[in-house]
Amino acid sequence: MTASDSSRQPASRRGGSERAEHLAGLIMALARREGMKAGDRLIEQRLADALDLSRAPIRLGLRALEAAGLARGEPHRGFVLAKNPTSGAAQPALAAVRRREQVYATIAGDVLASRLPADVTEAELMRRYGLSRAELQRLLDRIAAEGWVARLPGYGWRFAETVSSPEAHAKAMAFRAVIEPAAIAQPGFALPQEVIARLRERQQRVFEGELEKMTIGEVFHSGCEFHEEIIRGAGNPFFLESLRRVNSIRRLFAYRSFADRDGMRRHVREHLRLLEVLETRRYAEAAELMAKHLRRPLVAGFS
Amino acid sequence: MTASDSSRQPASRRGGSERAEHLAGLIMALARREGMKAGDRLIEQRLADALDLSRAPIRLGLRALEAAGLARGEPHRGFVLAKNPTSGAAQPALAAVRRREQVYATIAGDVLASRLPADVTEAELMRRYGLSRAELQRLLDRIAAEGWVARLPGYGWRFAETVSSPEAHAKAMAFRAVIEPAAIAQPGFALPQEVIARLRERQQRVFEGELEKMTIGEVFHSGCEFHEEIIRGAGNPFFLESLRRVNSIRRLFAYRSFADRDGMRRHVREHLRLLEVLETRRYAEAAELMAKHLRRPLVAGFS
DNA sequence: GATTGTATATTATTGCCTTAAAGAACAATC
DNA sequence: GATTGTTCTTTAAGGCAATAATATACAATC
Repeated sequence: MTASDSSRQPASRRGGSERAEHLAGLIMALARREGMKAGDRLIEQRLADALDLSRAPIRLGLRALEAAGLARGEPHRGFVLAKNPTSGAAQPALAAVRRREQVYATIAGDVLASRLPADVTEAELMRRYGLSRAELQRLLDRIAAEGWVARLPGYGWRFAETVSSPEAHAKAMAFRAVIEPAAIAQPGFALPQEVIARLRERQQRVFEGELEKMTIGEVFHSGCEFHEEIIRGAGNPFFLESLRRVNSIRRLFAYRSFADRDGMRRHVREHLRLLEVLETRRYAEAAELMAKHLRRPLVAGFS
Repeated sequence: MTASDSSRQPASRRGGSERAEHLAGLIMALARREGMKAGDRLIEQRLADALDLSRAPIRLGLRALEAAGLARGEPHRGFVLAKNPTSGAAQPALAAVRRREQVYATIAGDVLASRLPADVTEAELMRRYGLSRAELQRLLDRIAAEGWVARLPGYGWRFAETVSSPEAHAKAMAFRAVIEPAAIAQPGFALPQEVIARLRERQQRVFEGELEKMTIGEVFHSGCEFHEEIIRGAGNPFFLESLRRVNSIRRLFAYRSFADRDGMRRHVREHLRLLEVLETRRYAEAAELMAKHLRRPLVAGFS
């Protein structure tokens, strides 16, 4: 292992602080989700709250954005978006976030394709993916939190069968088809008017054109957010948590699905329809609709 | 923090290897679950497989058991249980496992009672519970895997509202009341005959007297195992996983519940009845029964 | 043929130290 | 009065060396 040491270097030495660029990407992705436009102010505290950070890292990100020409800053006046987050210019910043995900995606792919044994030692993974112990541990902790790997009592980790099974996708949908309608049908289910409004605004925006500019990952993310907001209405965190978990695993094979823009369009229309029914508090009907919605999955085929 | 350093010492220095005693406890607890009696052989590889370890740590545990007088070993003939695992003599070994859980239980209690803020730094927790960073990290990783704490993007961790809410227990049951019957009603649900037999054997044993000797923790554990085995029959790991998760959180407030032996007895009887219906493959009826079973919770009140 | 005994190789933990990252408080500015 | 600029404190990550724990392979025994 001594040979590979020289190929690694502290993150801070590589061009312009990797962390800052990552933060810049997070901010840009947020701006995109929020539908911000060029000229909008980027208020530090607001960003910090949204990303669960303090202002210090946010500033780093903002300065990196400025360096990339995506934001403009005036002394004592803060930063302003220089480009539309949906424009081509914003792509590199967003890609920086994705790059960080590379190893994660590789591992996910290897597990999905059963190129990795179910039980592996950390040492094996370090060798295989060229990671330091610290890097690997971060990764494993994250994956463990997502629920598709777990520490063994002795040495090593075990990947969940959940992921590698070929019918995993169908099973995930079957599970959702149970919990989501049931959540809506729970006594006490309620969705505040403003949540409905926000969801509608977002789905509307996607429906009216933004869809074409979105990556598969973003479409997927937006869909998850929609469903998670709705299930939250049951006021029962167990429903929300279990959906989150399923979604974090579904995301793994989302990469493999092809882009069926027409299907997505219909999908979003169904979301809008669902919101109408929810707005008038016809929850039984909404649950029914949700069940139907989930029975016709957006992402159909993958290798 | 320099002052407290001297008060801590490596685990291996304390009386007779803490790890070995822990392993002994694990073996004893397993023997208990399996309904083993004095005189039964303790086969190393079998234990190793059951506990997901290799033979090396198992031997440590066995030798610790021997030192405690709970097992007898002959050269080249392996170990044999010296006492019934349900007898009083076995208690200290089992307690060793529980002792290890102490900090965990304390934290759980503090979170449940909202004595801890939702967001905490590791440093704060280390100070509060007198743990080294490594110890704390292990603990946090485990709790994170159970899903009631998550790492924040910056420094610190956030406890899930799931746990601290006073209605958490009711919400957990509401969730179970959705997924468990639904799992049984899934097309393709099936429970192998031998699984049914094993479950029945175990519930029967509990019903016929063993109940009195069991701790609350064990009763709870046994119940979880029963339900998890059944939900596994759906062949959909998402159902199983989400139930596991709910159960690991339910366990937190199980400590607080009082022992209602009569209620437990009725509970176990319902389990047996459920098995009968499942055996004849009347799954719709079984789902119905399960729903009813879950609507009348075993653990009713806690402070 | 299954199980135990033993030796050896591999793997991971722990503590320590240095450095980077994040948070918090308050002043300055619009 | 909200927001940014600045400074200072706290917190945690990362790398390294020593040590403990686990796994593995094969021989010995029942």
